[in-house]
Amino acid sequence: MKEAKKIYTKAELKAELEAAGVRATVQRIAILGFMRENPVHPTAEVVYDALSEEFGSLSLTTVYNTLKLLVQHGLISMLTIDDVFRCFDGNVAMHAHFMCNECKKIFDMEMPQEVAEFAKSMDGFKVDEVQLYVKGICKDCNINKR
Amino acid sequence: MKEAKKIYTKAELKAELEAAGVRATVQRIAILGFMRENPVHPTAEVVYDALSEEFGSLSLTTVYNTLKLLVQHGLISMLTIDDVFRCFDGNVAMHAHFMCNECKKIFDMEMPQEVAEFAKSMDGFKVDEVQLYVKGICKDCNINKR
DNA sequence: TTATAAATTTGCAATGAATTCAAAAATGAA
DNA sequence: TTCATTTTTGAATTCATTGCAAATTTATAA
Repeated sequence: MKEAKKIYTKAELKAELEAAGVRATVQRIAILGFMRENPVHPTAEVVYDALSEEFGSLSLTTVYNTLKLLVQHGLISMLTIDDVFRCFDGNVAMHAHFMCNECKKIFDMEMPQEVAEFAKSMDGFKVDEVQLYVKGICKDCNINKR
Repeated sequence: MKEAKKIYTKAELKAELEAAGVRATVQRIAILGFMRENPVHPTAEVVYDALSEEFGSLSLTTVYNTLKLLVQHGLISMLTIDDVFRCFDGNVAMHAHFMCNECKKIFDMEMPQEVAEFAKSMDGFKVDEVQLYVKGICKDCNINKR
């Protein structure tokens, strides 16, 4: 499940933010752009490090606030697969995640068909979000293990 | 998915700890006992509060250390469903969880059949753990919402 | 039992991810 | 432009979790 890196224009990102009812500032455009273009699962710190190079005055607080805002408006999602770091995902299509306990890398996986339906069948409970997390040792770490 | 509260004897808990290769101390027996008898999903702090009443000298550090130890030996499991609090589960049988975004309560649910099999089919990846987290609004909060 | 070594517990200090807050800057409307 | 509102910034703070060293407990041997 690997995807080509699509480049988003500022106008596209601006339109997306405004469609979600969020004012499009330079910082928000940059952060959403980073999340859309990089199929990784970064922490706020990683996003900050990546963007503050090309964006002198960016503040870590802004990154935290913006990521939270983007989650609230459904433009990105938040992962709690790691018990220490809060990660974010620019791909909001339903999918599962695998985290390697060795290298801590997070991989996208397909979500089993049944799970999506299962989530709807919870009588009386309103379902907003489904996360399937699998943890273990990834292919690379498994090979380099001896 | 609700279960009757079973009472565990100290001897049972001690046997369980030793079978897992863990020395059975009073603190460990008390903490494992609490986890086994209470079908909740407590944080270390909650376990500490519950046990320190009937157990004057218990330290919060011991609770943290013991919960980690019990997880490492497969006697309990750790949940990362909440992004702030690390929760633990005394029931290690495979099941899913629902967390209410309103009252923050965590409910046990059945794990869809397909997920268990799905986890095995990850070629090259070694799977140690599968967690299915569903979030939304629970029955009670849904009713009391107007 | 007593002595001794090893493992465990304790409590306080330290860590670090995430948040608060108030001042400065940017934005939008008139 | 001016004014009001929103956003950003960065330093200070919070708080869950961990590190550490001293005190205690436990297991074993003599």
